[in-house]
Amino acid sequence: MFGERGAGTGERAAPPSRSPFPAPRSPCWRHLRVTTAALPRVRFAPSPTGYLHVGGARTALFNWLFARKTGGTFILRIEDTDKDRSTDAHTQVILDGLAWMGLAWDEGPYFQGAEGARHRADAERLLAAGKAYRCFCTPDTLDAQRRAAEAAKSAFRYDRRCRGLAAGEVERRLAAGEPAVIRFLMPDDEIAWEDAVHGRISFRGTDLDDLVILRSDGSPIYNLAVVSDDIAMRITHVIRGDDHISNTPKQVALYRALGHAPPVFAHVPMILGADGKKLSKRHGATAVGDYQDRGILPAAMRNFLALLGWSPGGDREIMAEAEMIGLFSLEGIQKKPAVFDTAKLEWMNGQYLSMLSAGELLAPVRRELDRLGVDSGSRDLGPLIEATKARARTITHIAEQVAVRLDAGRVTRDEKGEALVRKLGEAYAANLGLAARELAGVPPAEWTPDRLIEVLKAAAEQAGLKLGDLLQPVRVALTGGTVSEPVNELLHVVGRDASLARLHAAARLA
RNA sequence: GGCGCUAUCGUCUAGAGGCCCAGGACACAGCCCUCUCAAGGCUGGAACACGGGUUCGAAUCCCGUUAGCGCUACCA
Repeated sequence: MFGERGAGTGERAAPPSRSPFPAPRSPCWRHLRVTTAALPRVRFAPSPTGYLHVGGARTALFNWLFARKTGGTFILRIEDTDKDRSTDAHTQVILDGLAWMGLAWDEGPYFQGAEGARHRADAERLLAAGKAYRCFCTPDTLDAQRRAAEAAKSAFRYDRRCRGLAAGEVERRLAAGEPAVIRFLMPDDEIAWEDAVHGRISFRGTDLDDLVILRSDGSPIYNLAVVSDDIAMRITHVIRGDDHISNTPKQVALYRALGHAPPVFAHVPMILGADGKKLSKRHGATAVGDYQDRGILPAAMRNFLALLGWSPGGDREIMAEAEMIGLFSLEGIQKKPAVFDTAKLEWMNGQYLSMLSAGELLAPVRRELDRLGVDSGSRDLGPLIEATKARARTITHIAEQVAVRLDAGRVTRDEKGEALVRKLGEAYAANLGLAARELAGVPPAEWTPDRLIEVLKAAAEQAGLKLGDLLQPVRVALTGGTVSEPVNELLHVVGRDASLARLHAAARLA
């Protein structure tokens, strides 16, 4: 009936997945057995037209949390019906982002683009039942009408001029090759549903348009594809962003026309930038990959995102995965949009950092060092991480500090460092010289934090110096900055020879 | 323009008629600790958008106003 030229309807192979999850047992959801009918089935359905946005990640998280809480199934479906903008690379980024967040899906990924035949069949079923009709109006005429309506400051609704076309004329124009879409005949009734987060929401059918459900090339439009797929996948709860609220009445109408009960809808609030506008590129990092690169831990990201728009009630903030699952409920989801606060994310990341041992941080820090181009060689990074993690809020921050301790070439004096050198004047080099002399007298075997602080304190006392005036220059000489772990630990971690070398070099330069 | 959603400290939120002249967290300021910073402890400033109802009593219920946001495609 429709030509095979619908480019978006061909089967498409899943891109090679580097995700740690097992491949789906069944290549197509049509073959799934009805064995868990009573348990919830939820899905995350991103379109691979960009990176995994934090808003999308949070939607995925809520779906995942809900599935884990209820013993239900979390399904991943890639909505790639917009073939112009969808790419396999984007799909892979989404898969990787989900895997990084630790959100394992139970089924999928399924590809919407592979289901074109069913979408078309559903559209034609509606057509046959008189619940949809063919429309020959061209995009150009429609555009003109829309613009006219806009200019007249009135609402545009398709005027249904093709609805009354005689069957014969439709056949004739189709046979002549005239392009036609299929439009859904929107009923006039009230359309309402009990939203799990907002309560009852209702629309009047008369305010809704006769939406196109099948393009002239035979490919489905979003609202049809979603409903068709959600029915086929037996989705019980649709948890998605608030921006879909106005799509929901259209979809509910489609469910009714298709003879299926709609699922439970739960519309979660948007995530905004600091200026109260929808989070977007100009707010800086919006992709989960950006946060991965910034050295945010997956667990912290998960915890932070969970608390954006959801609250377990009471004062709970830091929650282990199991607690979060146990506490999760749709009722706890907020109605109003939430502003993404990077400062709080970093604070939370710091909390997670402090809960992890140096050993557990080894792999991510090494990865970050590689990224920074630091050759950590065979050095035992444990003590270095231990020394720096208390003051760091991100993995990246730890790696930078480890790098400074590892490689004298990474030492650059920051503003505060410069200020200290200026303030001390000649005393800077003099005090460094004193420290270097005293420290040089400590044999390698005694180069321990305890011994070092003893020596330094004695030296300061003997010279009549405030301890800080002796130690701060050492700190600046070793790290370039005025902030670090206690100086004796810093000396220990940098090592005797390297420390002495840095001290001498700094004293000469000053 | 139409339709819809939303409204508690700067931010994330607790609060489901009296427990609230509103609690916690981030951020901010001060103090303690201290060689610096972080952490930790203590302290402080900081909010129920506005106007009407309902009620003995409202942040909580109802109505209106205002503001913000979303949708209004042969995008998803």
